[in-house]
Amino acid sequence: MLKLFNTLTGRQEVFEPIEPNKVGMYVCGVTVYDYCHIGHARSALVFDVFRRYLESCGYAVTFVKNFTDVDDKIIKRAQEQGVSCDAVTTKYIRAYHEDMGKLGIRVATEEPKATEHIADIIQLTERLVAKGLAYVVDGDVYFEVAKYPEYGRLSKRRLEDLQAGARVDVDERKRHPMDFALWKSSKPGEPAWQSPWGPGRPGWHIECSAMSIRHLGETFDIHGGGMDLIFPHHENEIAQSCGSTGKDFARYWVHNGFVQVNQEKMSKSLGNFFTIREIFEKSEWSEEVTGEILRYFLLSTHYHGPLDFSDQALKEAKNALNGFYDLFGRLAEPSGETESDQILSQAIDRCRVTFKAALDDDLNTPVAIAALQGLRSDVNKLTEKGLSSEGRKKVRQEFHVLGNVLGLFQSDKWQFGGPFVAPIGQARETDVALSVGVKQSGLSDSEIEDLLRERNEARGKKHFKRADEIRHSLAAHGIIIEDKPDGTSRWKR
RNA sequence: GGCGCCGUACCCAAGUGGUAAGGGAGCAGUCUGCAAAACUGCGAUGCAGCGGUUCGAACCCGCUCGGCGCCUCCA
Repeated sequence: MLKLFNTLTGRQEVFEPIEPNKVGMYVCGVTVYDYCHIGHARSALVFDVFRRYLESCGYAVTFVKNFTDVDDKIIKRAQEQGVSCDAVTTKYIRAYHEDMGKLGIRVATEEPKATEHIADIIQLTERLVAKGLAYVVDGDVYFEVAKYPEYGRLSKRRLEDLQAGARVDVDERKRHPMDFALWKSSKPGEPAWQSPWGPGRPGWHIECSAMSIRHLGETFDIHGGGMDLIFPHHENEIAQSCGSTGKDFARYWVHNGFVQVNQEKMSKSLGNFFTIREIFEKSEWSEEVTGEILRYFLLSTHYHGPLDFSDQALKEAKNALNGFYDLFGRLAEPSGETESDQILSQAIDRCRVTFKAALDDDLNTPVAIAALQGLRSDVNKLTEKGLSSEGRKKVRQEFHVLGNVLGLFQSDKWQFGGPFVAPIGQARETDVALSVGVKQSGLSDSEIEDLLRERNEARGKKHFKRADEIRHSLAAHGIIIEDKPDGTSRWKR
């Protein structure tokens, strides 16, 4: 039974979908005027895991994530670069998919764009004007917050408090400083659509109301996004949507915490952000490995709390992951021993139970990961005592299935650290795996394997001095050799 | 000024009334030609500090100190 922390009520609540076995979930995506940073990645990843977990619980999930593709910042960026807004948004939508794809974040069921929903936006705005909740001034349309008594419910703010703190220039034409634009008349050269109030473009908040209602209906289950969207964005969405439809809007509001750097929020204005592609470019690990490191790192803290980004944190994630992949490597090796086979399923069951309980508890991914660590520890002991090939395969499959919810352990090419080296003279069966887990620079795989062959020949002749020379020279390149009892070796970086 | 969050071992991080999960790093040992991996053992009598409530508190209440977020575009 899944429990969620609902920002609307400030409490953890049992999740009950409107329709049994179905979930409609809307998450605010990004404004596409620049590359995404690791904070965007966290938000995207958290809701990707929400979606995966709901699916693994048997729900049919309709997951909608929008792109804001009309906005002041986009217009500004297009003017700076002397290109069309369309060129800007196309470029960064593609970049979004590239970056998030590297993190294993799945494409949503629907990924609507604001510009594809202008008719819906106009219709929604018209209804608000007709109901007297919005007013028109010189081609602009504003939502009148004073007409909506529930305003402030989500963010737990009162209009009076907001007024006291407001330090923005107040548009004299607005009836209340907190009134916000549903529709903006356009200046020459800006993107514009025809509307009952003249040519213009949508305000920021209305698009999400329009798109969520269009794709999920007037009332739906879950609405998510970063904590910084609670006010004013989500507050305004609620006001517009409920004001217009007279019905409840989203029932559960879920917000993820920030990625920080040195205890401070990562943000563009502070200049302390790292883009996703920058991290991949700087990584000494392959793309696949880097993606999994980031995923592990981002899920190692509960989604609601802050998360401090640092090189050390990534290094720790890599080390933790090494433990799993070292085990997977051993699980791929054949074994005729069966001592532990009978108690294997107990260990697996134990892990399943704690894993599910953790995610049921408001998607507690750190505890879920701890459950997987527990299984790793158990299986290490079992393999030591003797686990058959079948048992090894079974438990690797279990890691695959459970890991899938978090997007971890999905590579069938198990060599996270490096490829397995076949005994001398035997065919190299593992060539398919060579691209995995390899640092982006350094010795090539064939160079390493040649040296390893030479070393194993030396070892066979008890020429340990030469063998150690090779070990040390490979170590200088960051290559670690593991000798197995049968005289063969494997290596990793 | 208003609203809210956080402070748990060297680092990361769960736990929100019943006596401190898990990971990383470190140290010692077993194994190993060496090494790595794995295994075994060690590590907070205490959860920012001080009071209070309770049979019992990291968890509840109050105060203090320190850090942060939102109120303005922001994942």
